[in-house]
Amino acid sequence: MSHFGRSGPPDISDTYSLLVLNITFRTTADDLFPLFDKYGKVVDIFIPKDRRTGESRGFAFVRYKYADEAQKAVDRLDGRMVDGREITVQFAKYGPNAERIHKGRIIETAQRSRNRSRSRSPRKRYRDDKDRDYRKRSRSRSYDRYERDRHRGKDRDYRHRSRSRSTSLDYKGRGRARYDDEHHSRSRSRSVDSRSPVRRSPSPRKSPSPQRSTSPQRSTSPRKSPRGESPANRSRSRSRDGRSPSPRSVSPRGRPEASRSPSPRNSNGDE
DNA sequence: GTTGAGCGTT
Repeated sequence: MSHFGRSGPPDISDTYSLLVLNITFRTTADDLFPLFDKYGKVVDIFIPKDRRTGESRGFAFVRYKYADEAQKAVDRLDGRMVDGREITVQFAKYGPNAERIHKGRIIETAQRSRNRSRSRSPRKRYRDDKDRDYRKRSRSRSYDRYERDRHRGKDRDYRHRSRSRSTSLDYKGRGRARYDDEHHSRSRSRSVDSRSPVRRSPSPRKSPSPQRSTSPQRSTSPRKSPRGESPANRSRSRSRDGRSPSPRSVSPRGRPEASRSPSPRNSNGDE
Protein backbone atom coordinates (compact mmCIF):
# COMPACT_ATOMS: atom_id res chain seq x y z
CA MET A 1 0.00 0.00 0.00
CA SER A 2 1.81 2.99 -1.16
CA HIS A 3 -0.84 5.20 -2.51
CA PHE A 4 -3.44 6.28 -0.07
CA GLY A 5 -6.73 7.86 -0.67
CA ARG A 6 -7.04 6.00 -3.89
CA SER A 7 -10.32 4.46 -2.99
CA GLY A 8 -11.68 7.11 -0.74
CA PRO A 9 -11.91 6.87 3.00
CA PRO A 10 -11.40 3.28 4.04
CA ASP A 11 -12.87 3.37 7.49
CA ILE A 12 -12.46 6.10 9.99
CA SER A 13 -14.50 4.41 12.61
CA ASP A 14 -11.58 2.84 14.31
CA THR A 15 -8.85 5.13 13.25
CA TYR A 16 -7.31 8.21 14.68
CA SER A 17 -6.75 11.12 12.39
CA LEU A 18 -3.72 13.27 12.73
CA LEU A 19 -3.39 16.58 11.09
CA VAL A 20 -0.02 17.34 9.63
CA LEU A 21 0.52 20.99 8.96
CA ASN A 22 3.31 23.09 7.72
CA ILE A 23 4.39 20.53 5.23
CA THR A 24 5.83 21.61 1.97
CA PHE A 25 3.59 21.87 -1.01
CA ARG A 26 5.62 19.20 -2.60
CA THR A 27 5.36 16.68 0.15
CA THR A 28 3.25 13.73 -0.77
CA ALA A 29 1.64 10.94 1.17
CA ASP A 30 4.39 8.63 0.10
CA ASP A 31 6.88 10.89 1.75
CA LEU A 32 4.98 11.00 4.98
CA PHE A 33 4.08 7.39 5.08
CA PRO A 34 7.52 6.08 6.05
CA LEU A 35 7.90 8.79 8.60
CA PHE A 36 4.63 8.13 10.29
CA ASP A 37 4.61 4.44 9.76
CA LYS A 38 7.78 4.23 11.72
CA TYR A 39 6.00 5.26 14.87
CA GLY A 40 2.88 3.24 14.42
CA LYS A 41 0.50 1.54 12.12
CA VAL A 42 -0.67 4.04 9.55
CA VAL A 43 -4.01 3.13 8.14
CA ASP A 44 -4.31 5.84 5.60
CA ILE A 45 -2.81 9.12 4.59
CA PHE A 46 -4.72 11.76 2.81
CA ILE A 47 -3.48 15.06 1.51
CA PRO A 48 -6.13 17.52 0.39
CA LYS A 49 -5.35 18.88 -3.00
CA ASP A 50 -6.59 21.79 -4.90
CA ARG A 51 -9.41 20.95 -7.23
CA ARG A 52 -8.23 23.32 -9.87
CA THR A 53 -4.57 22.63 -10.01
CA GLY A 54 -4.48 19.45 -8.02
CA GLU A 55 -1.59 20.58 -5.88
CA SER A 56 -1.42 19.82 -2.23
CA ARG A 57 -2.67 22.47 0.09
CA GLY A 58 0.15 22.21 2.51
CA PHE A 59 -1.29 19.84 5.05
CA ALA A 60 -2.06 16.20 5.28
CA PHE A 61 -4.13 13.81 7.33
CA VAL A 62 -2.58 10.73 8.74
CA ARG A 63 -4.78 8.10 10.19
CA TYR A 64 -3.44 5.77 12.76
CA LYS A 65 -4.89 2.55 13.92
CA TYR A 66 -4.23 3.11 17.56
CA ALA A 67 -4.45 6.25 19.58
CA ASP A 68 -1.31 5.62 21.55
CA GLU A 69 0.62 5.28 18.36
CA ALA A 70 -0.90 8.40 17.00
CA GLN A 71 -0.02 10.19 20.19
CA LYS A 72 3.49 8.98 19.92
CA ALA A 73 3.71 10.10 16.34
CA VAL A 74 2.46 13.49 17.30
CA ASP A 75 5.02 13.74 19.98
CA ARG A 76 7.79 12.46 17.83
CA LEU A 77 6.99 13.98 14.51
CA ASP A 78 5.64 17.24 15.71
CA GLY A 79 8.31 19.72 14.85
CA ARG A 80 10.23 17.35 12.68
CA MET A 81 11.97 18.68 9.64
CA VAL A 82 10.45 17.32 6.50
CA ASP A 83 11.65 18.38 3.13
CA GLY A 84 13.38 21.29 4.76
CA ARG A 85 10.37 22.46 6.65
CA GLU A 86 9.20 21.89 10.15
CA ILE A 87 5.94 20.07 10.10
CA THR A 88 3.28 20.31 12.73
CA VAL A 89 1.55 17.16 13.79
CA GLN A 90 -1.53 17.25 15.95
CA PHE A 91 -4.77 15.45 16.39
CA ALA A 92 -7.44 16.40 13.95
CA LYS A 93 -10.18 18.46 15.41
CA TYR A 94 -12.76 18.11 12.71
CA GLY A 95 -13.77 15.20 10.64
CA PRO A 96 -14.60 15.00 6.97
CA ASN A 97 -18.23 15.44 7.77
CA ALA A 98 -17.52 18.45 9.88
CA GLU A 99 -17.86 16.21 12.88
CA ARG A 100 -16.06 16.99 16.03
CA ILE A 101 -13.13 14.86 16.76
CA HIS A 102 -11.94 14.05 20.19
CA LYS A 103 -8.29 13.27 20.39
CA GLY A 104 -8.18 12.39 16.79
CA ARG A 105 -11.10 10.08 17.06
CA ILE A 106 -14.48 11.07 15.79
CA ILE A 107 -16.92 11.49 18.58
CA GLU A 108 -19.45 8.76 18.31
CA THR A 109 -22.90 8.74 19.70
CA ALA A 110 -21.88 5.88 21.90
CA GLN A 111 -19.86 8.21 23.96
CA ARG A 112 -22.37 8.18 26.74
CA SER A 113 -21.19 6.11 29.62
CA ARG A 114 -18.24 4.61 27.90
CA ASN A 115 -15.29 3.95 30.06
CA ARG A 116 -14.02 7.44 30.38
CA SER A 117 -11.06 6.38 32.43
CA ARG A 118 -9.77 5.07 29.17
CA SER A 119 -8.15 8.44 28.73
CA ARG A 120 -4.46 8.07 28.88
CA SER A 121 -2.87 11.27 29.81
CA PRO A 122 -4.21 14.74 29.26
CA ARG A 123 -0.88 15.84 28.08
CA LYS A 124 -2.14 17.76 25.13
CA ARG A 125 -5.03 19.22 26.99
CA TYR A 126 -3.29 22.56 27.23
CA ARG A 127 -3.77 23.01 23.55
CA ASP A 128 -7.53 23.09 23.70
CA ASP A 129 -7.65 26.48 25.30
CA LYS A 130 -5.42 27.91 22.72
CA ASP A 131 -7.18 26.17 19.93
CA ARG A 132 -10.26 28.20 20.61
CA ASP A 133 -8.35 31.36 20.11
CA TYR A 134 -6.80 30.05 16.99
CA ARG A 135 -10.12 29.31 15.46
CA LYS A 136 -11.56 32.61 16.53
CA ARG A 137 -8.62 34.57 15.30
CA SER A 138 -9.20 34.00 11.67
CA ARG A 139 -10.58 31.46 9.37
CA SER A 140 -8.34 29.57 7.10
CA ARG A 141 -6.60 31.30 4.34
CA SER A 142 -7.01 28.35 2.10
CA TYR A 143 -10.69 28.39 2.65
CA ASP A 144 -10.95 32.01 1.85
CA ARG A 145 -8.97 31.55 -1.24
CA TYR A 146 -11.17 28.72 -2.25
CA GLU A 147 -14.34 30.64 -1.80
CA ARG A 148 -12.92 33.73 -3.34
CA ASP A 149 -11.86 31.83 -6.34
CA ARG A 150 -15.23 30.32 -6.73
CA HIS A 151 -16.85 33.67 -6.42
CA ARG A 152 -14.49 35.09 -8.89
CA GLY A 153 -15.42 32.45 -11.37
CA LYS A 154 -19.03 33.29 -10.93
CA ASP A 155 -18.29 36.92 -11.15
CA ARG A 156 -16.86 36.43 -14.52
CA ASP A 157 -20.03 34.78 -15.64
CA TYR A 158 -22.11 37.53 -14.23
CA ARG A 159 -20.05 40.12 -15.92
CA HIS A 160 -20.47 38.38 -19.17
CA ARG A 161 -24.15 38.24 -18.69
CA SER A 162 -24.71 41.81 -17.69
CA ARG A 163 -22.22 44.57 -17.37
CA SER A 164 -23.96 46.61 -14.73
CA ARG A 165 -24.80 44.62 -11.70
CA SER A 166 -25.55 45.41 -8.13
CA THR A 167 -23.98 48.42 -6.54
CA SER A 168 -22.01 46.60 -3.95
CA LEU A 169 -20.30 44.57 -6.55
CA ASP A 170 -19.53 47.57 -8.61
CA TYR A 171 -18.26 49.34 -5.59
CA LYS A 172 -15.30 47.10 -5.33
CA GLY A 173 -14.39 47.46 -8.91
CA ARG A 174 -15.12 51.12 -8.89
CA GLY A 175 -12.84 51.69 -5.97
CA ARG A 176 -9.85 50.53 -7.88
CA ALA A 177 -10.95 52.13 -11.09
CA ARG A 178 -11.44 55.40 -9.32
CA TYR A 179 -8.01 55.22 -7.91
CA ASP A 180 -6.53 54.64 -11.28
CA ASP A 181 -8.61 57.32 -12.80
CA GLU A 182 -7.46 59.80 -10.27
CA HIS A 183 -3.91 59.08 -11.07
CA HIS A 184 -4.55 59.22 -14.70
CA SER A 185 -6.61 62.33 -14.86
CA ARG A 186 -5.74 64.38 -11.92
CA SER A 187 -6.14 67.78 -13.52
CA ARG A 188 -9.50 66.85 -14.83
CA SER A 189 -10.96 66.55 -11.39
CA ARG A 190 -9.21 69.69 -10.32
CA SER A 191 -12.37 71.70 -9.93
CA VAL A 192 -14.07 68.83 -8.25
CA ASP A 193 -11.14 68.39 -5.99
CA SER A 194 -11.47 71.93 -4.90
CA ARG A 195 -15.07 71.49 -4.01
CA SER A 196 -15.11 68.08 -2.49
CA PRO A 197 -11.93 66.35 -1.67
CA VAL A 198 -13.12 62.85 -1.79
CA ARG A 199 -16.74 62.06 -2.03
CA ARG A 200 -19.24 60.73 -4.40
CA SER A 201 -20.70 63.02 -7.00
CA PRO A 202 -23.31 65.42 -5.74
CA SER A 203 -25.71 63.99 -8.22
CA PRO A 204 -26.27 60.40 -7.39
CA ARG A 205 -27.21 58.43 -10.40
CA LYS A 206 -30.20 57.12 -8.62
CA SER A 207 -33.24 57.26 -10.82
CA PRO A 208 -35.68 54.79 -9.49
CA SER A 209 -38.46 56.48 -11.35
CA PRO A 210 -40.45 53.85 -13.12
CA GLN A 211 -40.05 55.28 -16.52
CA ARG A 212 -39.94 52.01 -18.22
CA SER A 213 -43.56 52.29 -19.15
CA THR A 214 -42.65 54.91 -21.69
CA SER A 215 -41.75 52.35 -24.21
CA PRO A 216 -44.58 49.98 -24.69
CA GLN A 217 -42.66 48.28 -27.39
CA ARG A 218 -42.50 45.36 -25.09
CA SER A 219 -46.03 44.43 -25.86
CA THR A 220 -45.27 44.28 -29.53
CA SER A 221 -42.44 42.04 -28.77
CA PRO A 222 -42.58 39.01 -30.98
CA ARG A 223 -42.72 36.68 -28.08
CA LYS A 224 -43.70 33.19 -28.92
CA SER A 225 -46.82 32.04 -27.36
CA PRO A 226 -45.88 29.86 -24.45
CA ARG A 227 -49.08 28.04 -24.99
CA GLY A 228 -47.25 25.83 -27.36
CA GLU A 229 -49.68 25.57 -30.18
CA SER A 230 -47.43 23.24 -32.05
CA PRO A 231 -47.46 19.73 -30.73
CA ALA A 232 -43.74 19.50 -30.88
CA ASN A 233 -43.27 22.52 -28.74
CA ARG A 234 -45.78 21.33 -26.26
CA SER A 235 -44.20 18.01 -26.04
CA ARG A 236 -40.90 19.63 -25.32
CA SER A 237 -42.36 21.89 -22.73
CA ARG A 238 -43.96 19.02 -20.96
CA SER A 239 -40.78 17.12 -21.02
CA ARG A 240 -38.94 20.03 -19.45
CA ASP A 241 -41.44 20.72 -16.78
CA GLY A 242 -42.12 17.14 -16.35
CA ARG A 243 -45.43 17.41 -14.73
CA SER A 244 -47.43 20.56 -15.11
CA PRO A 245 -48.03 22.40 -18.31
CA SER A 246 -49.20 25.42 -16.36
CA PRO A 247 -46.57 26.28 -13.82
CA ARG A 248 -48.61 29.24 -12.72
CA SER A 249 -50.84 27.33 -10.44
CA VAL A 250 -48.54 24.56 -9.69
CA SER A 251 -47.44 25.69 -6.30
CA PRO A 252 -50.14 26.30 -3.75
CA ARG A 253 -47.97 28.56 -1.71
CA GLY A 254 -46.98 30.18 -4.96
CA ARG A 255 -43.75 31.73 -3.96
CA PRO A 256 -43.36 34.73 -6.26
CA GLU A 257 -39.92 33.62 -7.08
CA ALA A 258 -40.73 33.59 -10.72
CA SER A 259 -40.57 37.35 -10.77
CA ARG A 260 -37.40 37.49 -8.80
CA SER A 261 -36.31 40.72 -10.32
CA PRO A 262 -38.29 43.59 -8.94
CA SER A 263 -35.58 45.92 -10.02
CA PRO A 264 -35.04 45.36 -13.67
CA ARG A 265 -32.69 48.27 -13.47
CA ASN A 266 -32.56 50.23 -16.66
CA SER A 267 -32.08 48.91 -20.08
CA ASN A 268 -30.00 51.82 -21.05
CA GLY A 269 -27.73 51.16 -23.93
CA ASP A 270 -24.68 50.94 -21.85
CA GLU A 271 -22.87 49.07 -24.47
C1' DG B 1 7.64 29.04 -11.15
C1' DT B 2 5.24 31.32 -6.66
C1' DT B 3 2.53 31.30 -1.13
C1' DG B 4 2.08 29.56 4.52
C1' DA B 5 -2.06 29.18 8.40
C1' DG B 6 -4.07 25.76 9.11
C1' DC B 7 -8.91 20.61 9.32
C1' DG B 8 -10.31 15.98 4.61
C1' DT B 9 -11.31 12.63 -0.10
C1' DT B 10 -14.17 7.86 -3.77
